[in-house]
Amino acid sequence: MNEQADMQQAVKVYKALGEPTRLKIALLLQEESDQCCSVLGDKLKSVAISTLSHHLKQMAESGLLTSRKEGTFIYYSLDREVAEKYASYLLK
Amino acid sequence: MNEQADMQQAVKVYKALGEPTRLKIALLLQEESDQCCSVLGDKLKSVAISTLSHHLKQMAESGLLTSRKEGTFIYYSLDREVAEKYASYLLK
DNA sequence: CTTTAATTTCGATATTTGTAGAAATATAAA
DNA sequence: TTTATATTTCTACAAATATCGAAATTAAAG
Repeated sequence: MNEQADMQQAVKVYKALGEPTRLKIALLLQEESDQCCSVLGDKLKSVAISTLSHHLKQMAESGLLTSRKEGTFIYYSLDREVAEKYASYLLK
Repeated sequence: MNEQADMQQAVKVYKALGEPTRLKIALLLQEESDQCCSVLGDKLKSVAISTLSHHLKQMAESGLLTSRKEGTFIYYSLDREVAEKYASYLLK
């Protein structure tokens, strides 16, 4: 990936983490991977499930999350590689 | 700092980095520390100086930047400690 | 096939954010 | 003191974002 594309993804990844609900999602998935929307919804009380779905989509589009479909369930995980890449982005 | 405050700062830091102009500022300061607003303005063509000032303020408030005043100049630097702290935030 | 459950998409709205120009502030230089 | 320079603050506005409920979609279960 070139630097330009790299930076655009960095913006998306950081934007994904720069909101309380999404950061909580990331931390929940960091503690335990492979969780589905409804279970995350139980842990993040007071967030509508449609809102949660919207956040998950955005996070997945940034590349920070991966997903795995099984029946009607979609299991999300943190992409460690992406997380590590942009974690060290400012530390070259 | 407790976990709650920690997470609130994390949101601010990530939000600071989740915008193209601000990420560029961070990268410029990572390459070369101690730069003032007007010099950054030269490097970030097509951004009004008042806009830049606004971004710098926001970044400083997140804790990601430190500043040093000398005459009418204010020199900004990246706070490596804060950068490192939140870089590793998702990698525990 | 009908019902149930998980998730996404749509539509609407309130809030936040990024932006710039003008005015204000502060400091240095002439 | 007057002028010039660097920066911030103020004001306003357009664009982006977060949110939710309702409707649509998808797939399993009865």
